[in-house]
Amino acid sequence: MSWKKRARDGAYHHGNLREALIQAARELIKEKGPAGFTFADAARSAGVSPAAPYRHFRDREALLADVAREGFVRFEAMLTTGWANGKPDALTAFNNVGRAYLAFARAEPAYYAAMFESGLPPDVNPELRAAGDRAFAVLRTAADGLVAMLPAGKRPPALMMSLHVWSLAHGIASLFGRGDAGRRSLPMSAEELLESAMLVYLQGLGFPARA
Amino acid sequence: MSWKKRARDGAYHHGNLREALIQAARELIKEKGPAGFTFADAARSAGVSPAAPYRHFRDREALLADVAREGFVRFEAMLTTGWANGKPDALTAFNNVGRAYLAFARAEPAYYAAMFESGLPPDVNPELRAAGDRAFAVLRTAADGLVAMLPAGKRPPALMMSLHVWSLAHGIASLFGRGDAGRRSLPMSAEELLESAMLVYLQGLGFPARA
DNA sequence: GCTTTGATGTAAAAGCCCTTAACATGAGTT
DNA sequence: AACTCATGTTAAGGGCTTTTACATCAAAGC
Repeated sequence: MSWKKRARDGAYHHGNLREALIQAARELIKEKGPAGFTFADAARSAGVSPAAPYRHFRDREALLADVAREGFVRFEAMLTTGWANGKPDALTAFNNVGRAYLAFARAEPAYYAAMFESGLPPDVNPELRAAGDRAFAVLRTAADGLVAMLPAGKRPPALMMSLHVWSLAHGIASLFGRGDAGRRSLPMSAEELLESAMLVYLQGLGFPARA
Repeated sequence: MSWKKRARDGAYHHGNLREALIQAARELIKEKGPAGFTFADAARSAGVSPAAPYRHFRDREALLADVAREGFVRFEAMLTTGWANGKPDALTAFNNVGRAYLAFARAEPAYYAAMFESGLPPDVNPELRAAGDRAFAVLRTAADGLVAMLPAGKRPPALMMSLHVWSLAHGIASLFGRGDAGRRSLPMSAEELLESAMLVYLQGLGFPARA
């Protein structure tokens, strides 16, 4: 209820339709997945006619892209918090980035689905791509900070390393890390799975087995 | 063109509608993604009326599930070929399983999308889940074969290991390994990315750095 | 204060898809 | 030859998408 303007009963103009539609879309995606999400449904949720959303979004896909873009912004913030400028130490902070990745997927399945599973062509929307790139940059920065721990001769390429970890975290989140009905059941949590994989991976790169 | 019966021109009955619909669905999913796929479109491709598919599939989702199930069967076969009973040696064969994983995702994006990105609830369809489980079992078997290389005291849990590798391969395939327009551009191929990650990971587990 | 104007809604309509129900066809069986 | 069942078709209801023409209202300028 922190809207700038509230929708008054019976008001001809909504006041915040754009934001209301994004919120409605999130809710619908959480319930029925990005495929089940419907433009008309979002309009209904916001209490406006089916044509009203077209004043704010070119089409259904544009709304989805906006949800995804907003998701990437929050995602970036969450990863940044996890990294915490490499505090208390690079190794711990790097693992916290991984935890933040899974925590986001679990806490915000609607954003995550819009970001990674909506089938949006990323090239079409430069802002969407830019937001995604900024989120990845956090991972890249964290990898840079971590490799700096190693002696100069033994440093792996940080870009490669961040791509490895991103893929791993995304794979775990996609396959097992969903809030609702995780796609498959497991003998361990997604978080434990990621932590153990990172432990092995980092050991393979020559990092000490935990500070 | 290896149909048992061919659809004759003007024939009232198609002769192979079920298979024709699955093929049409694959084609449509390849072109427009699992979301863009339409029951009516599949019917059109097969040259029948929009209601005809309902004689073979309960609804659109059931057709999608069948595509996914068939995909898992082929996927399992491809992984099994990659593993090749652990020949010439377990380490090489294990890496071949990873290559087969990405090769499948690249060669059969429609199957892969139906299997992993269609938003199908796996619980609903026991056959679908079973087919998926059999495919994963190949990875599990390969991991068993690989850990047997290590001395008895240093063997990691094979289940955990197979989950790690599955997640990694799936993450790479989802993010970068698409036939058409890989979601994002990379300084290296998906295959190189997986190979390098597996190398590091296996090194972390104590495997020798290549036979 | 009053008018103009642009943003933001609504209503109506065309087109497509999904799904069901009633009917048609034809291949195999008796 | 008649029956029967699987497999098609047509017709129809209902929903979603998107466009077009019209309605409402708030803010700016006179």
